[in-house]
Amino acid sequence: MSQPFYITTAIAYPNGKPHIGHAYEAIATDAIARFQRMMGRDVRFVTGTDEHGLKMVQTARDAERDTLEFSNEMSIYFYEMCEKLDVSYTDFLRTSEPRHHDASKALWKAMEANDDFYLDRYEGWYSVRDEAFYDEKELSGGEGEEKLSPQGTPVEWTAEETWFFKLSEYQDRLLKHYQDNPDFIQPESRRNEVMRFVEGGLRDLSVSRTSFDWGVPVPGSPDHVMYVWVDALTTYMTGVGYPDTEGDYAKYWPADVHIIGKDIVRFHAVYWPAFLMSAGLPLPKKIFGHGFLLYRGEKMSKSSGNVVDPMELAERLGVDQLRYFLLADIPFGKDGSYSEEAIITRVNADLANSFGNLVQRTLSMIFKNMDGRLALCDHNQDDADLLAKVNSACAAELPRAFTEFNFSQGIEVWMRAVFACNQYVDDQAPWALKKTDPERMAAVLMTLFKAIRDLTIAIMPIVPTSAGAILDQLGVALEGRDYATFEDTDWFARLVDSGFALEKPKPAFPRLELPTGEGEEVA
RNA sequence: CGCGGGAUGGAGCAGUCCGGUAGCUCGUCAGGCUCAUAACCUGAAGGUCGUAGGUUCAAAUCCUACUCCCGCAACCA
Repeated sequence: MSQPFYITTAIAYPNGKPHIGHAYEAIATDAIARFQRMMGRDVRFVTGTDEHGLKMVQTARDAERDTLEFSNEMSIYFYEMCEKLDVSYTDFLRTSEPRHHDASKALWKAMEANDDFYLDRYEGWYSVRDEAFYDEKELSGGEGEEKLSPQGTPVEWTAEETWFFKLSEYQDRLLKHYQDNPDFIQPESRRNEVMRFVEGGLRDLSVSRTSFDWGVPVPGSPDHVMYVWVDALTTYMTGVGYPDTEGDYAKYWPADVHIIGKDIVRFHAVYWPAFLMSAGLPLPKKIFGHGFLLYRGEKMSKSSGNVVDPMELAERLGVDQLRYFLLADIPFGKDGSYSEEAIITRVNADLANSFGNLVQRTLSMIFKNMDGRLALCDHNQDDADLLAKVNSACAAELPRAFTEFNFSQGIEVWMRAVFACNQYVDDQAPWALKKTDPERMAAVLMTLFKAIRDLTIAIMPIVPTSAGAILDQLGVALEGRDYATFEDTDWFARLVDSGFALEKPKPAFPRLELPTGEGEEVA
């Protein structure tokens, strides 16, 4: 039985359609999931939508829609995004589902049993119009005594009765956990931020609301719904069957990693472990906070009109192309900048010109000069050197980087191997050998065939569809498409024996054209 | 003295922890090849590594001060 691996994305808040940031997180998480699967792990991959909270109520009301109906519609966009982007989740979970309410209530009761809740008044400046509390510092003075929220609405001092969680009592245990588990929060910079924050002292957390009823009801307090983060975080356990602690939960919990945006690291690295400690449950092994995407170096915002629809981008440039760019161009964990030109440049250089063209020129020569037939050949030192280099990149260096979520680093190693292959083609000049030494030509082409097979399998987690299409052309069996196959020294001989012959090759990564007028705007 | 990240050839980045010929991709220029997706290969030009001091035989790398840019600042996904 293979070792389980449980990974999650943050569940998205569907008060708007998915933007490229959601796509980035889903794609990165998917790449890890696919990679781990190819490493032989039994992967559970949960994603979904976080539908509760005041903001959903407000957004739905502004659109004159019923909250649940609105939520149903919006969730579909996120579901469709995952489908469209080849995100290989095993469960798409919505927080409005009954199984999730059950899990949230069970977690609440477990925390309650530990005596970690108390009822108190939550006081603050409240805007009736916004239905939100604001901090004193956020307010601006209006006319006379009047105070205004950042939205310019009037606020008044209001008190609401809510349940509080004794977060303050978990400070020491949290800090100890961070110290004992240096990899718990990644990357390093995020870990430092969190530790600094917790060292500064923790306040108890208000974890229920009475001002609206869109959420999970608090057990025993029918007037209260849970604060949205309490139930949102519980999703990760709902996804493996909690509160049933047999079955999937026993197998997959605690999660190997939660992939989240850097903005919500605090909720995952402070509140979530504290909730679990309170409930007496095991903590996730790792929290990874990825960076944000900037459009041409600028923060995305609706007001600046630079919010790009990831579906439209994928439609126009290609799903694998988008996936490749996001993972190759941005060191995972850091912020990254993107633009259509940047994507096109990168994809054309790496996938079309270097790798795609390598495949095309090689397969074309085999197809034309050897009738598409493969053959066992004697290899010289040049051939062995190239294959050793490719194998080291694909079987050792790239997996090492991907294990650490260093996609850009792993892809860089992979590209170097691709360059080496193109260099080898030019050095060996098989088109010249065709006339002088056909046997040697065959040896060169077979060497390249083997190298391409390794390169294609290695990059599969990033560009699954295109890589699959290449492997189909190569006649590589479906069951051999994983990292264990690099141990298999016999695959080529078996393929030759099977009598497989290549069809006329089809380009796997066509060049992308820069739309006219694009990139010429005034800076 | 709120916290953190960043400043390296035209562009984007690595290198900074553990000082010692400044590296990669894109772009530009020159040459080669013609199997291939106007692709591929080779070579070249181009940087006083934000500023000013300091430590050292030697600093992008360590120390000090400063400038500029970008996030976050507690219940806001």
